[in-house]
Amino acid sequence: MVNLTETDFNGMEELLISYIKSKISVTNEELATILSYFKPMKAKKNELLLTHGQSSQRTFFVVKGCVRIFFINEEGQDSTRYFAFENQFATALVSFITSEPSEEFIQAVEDSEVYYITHKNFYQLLEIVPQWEKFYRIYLEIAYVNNTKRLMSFLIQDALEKYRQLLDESPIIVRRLSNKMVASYLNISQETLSRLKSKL
Amino acid sequence: MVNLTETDFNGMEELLISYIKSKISVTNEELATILSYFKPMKAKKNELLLTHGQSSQRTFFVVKGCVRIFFINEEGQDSTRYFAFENQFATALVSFITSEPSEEFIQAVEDSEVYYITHKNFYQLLEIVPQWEKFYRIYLEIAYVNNTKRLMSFLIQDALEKYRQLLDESPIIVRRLSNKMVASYLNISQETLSRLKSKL
DNA sequence: CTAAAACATTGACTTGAGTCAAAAAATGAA
DNA sequence: TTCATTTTTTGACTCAAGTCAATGTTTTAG
Repeated sequence: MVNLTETDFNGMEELLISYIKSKISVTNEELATILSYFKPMKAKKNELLLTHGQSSQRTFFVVKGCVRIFFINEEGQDSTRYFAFENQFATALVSFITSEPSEEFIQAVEDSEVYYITHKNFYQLLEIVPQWEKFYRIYLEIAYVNNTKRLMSFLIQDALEKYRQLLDESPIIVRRLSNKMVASYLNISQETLSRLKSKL
Repeated sequence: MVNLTETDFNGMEELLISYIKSKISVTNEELATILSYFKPMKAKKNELLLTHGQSSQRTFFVVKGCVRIFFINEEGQDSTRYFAFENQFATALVSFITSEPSEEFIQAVEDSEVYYITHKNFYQLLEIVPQWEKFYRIYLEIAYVNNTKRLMSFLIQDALEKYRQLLDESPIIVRRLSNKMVASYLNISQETLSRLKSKL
């Protein structure tokens, strides 16, 4: 069914391999099966990998660049829920789980190189590679913890506190991305962010 | 190791059994193993099942009554993240996953009857009952979807919209619980909630 | 290299929702 | 039932953060 040898595990793939191996122990054969389901692709800056209303058929692993997951309210303002940089997965998980059309978009924030696996193949892996169930469980655990901490931060912190915490915990977001993206992530207006920066 | 027959599956337990069976298929022996790890307990209204700073050693299944998961900000105001009524699980999941001390509290909102399983036993089940890994995965999926929808609602809805959605999607919360609890769940002040109600 | 577009800053004004305080209503224990 | 506690409502005031608008600054495409 799958015929992939060690020597095929080149370049970009190594990042994905070491990511998987850091989470679960798999035989070489299982690893080959897993990798055979992942396909590489490139995305230009601003390109949408998933648009609103589609159901989320893919989960992405970022090898180079950065993608974000965001959604848009009635007034047309966007809120970013998550940035995935190198060596991180990005999935519109709600849609991926429920199979309902996504309220979220996935977009390349920089020119990016990613791997993706389709929803169908992902769930097939759950059946045929026992350890994949554990991989997914760990992924869900991390995603849950991230989201819940984020939820709590929105409930109890004001704009300044959120910005300070971001500088403290994820300085890469501030260093590498535009004000607009940072404001979207903190869910404040660009003007407010600009004012915070001058206050600090 | 376990010696539990069908006839032991009485009363309260039936709710738990049918809940588990609705999520995964298990043999009677596996089911008996699972149930042997769950212990019943009662809690009076307002009693804390988990307090801040403890690490979350237990996950609870509500048979009767209602429990809530909440946390408290620096000014002493509480935000409720989740209400579990009959036939629902309640876990301070972040702490349960990370094994760090909980920033969340779990509290009985009404006189309640619950089952609990300890963290240690829960993870033991993951090892010895293969389907339990799937049960946990499904639990995490549901919890993730809930939390993320909640996060999005806080980001894009104002007080009135949040209240309307609650009436629409979880009227039981409004019908059965005090204003104070509802306000805590919507993360608005009691006064604001009171004003919303007169506007509707 | 240059023009156009996108992004960032600053000021003036507005507003949703919070706080504080006091009164009214509901709940509950003796 | 009754008195005390808790909960809910209403009014007056405050404030964090948003909007709109104008002006700089940076990025990008040709």
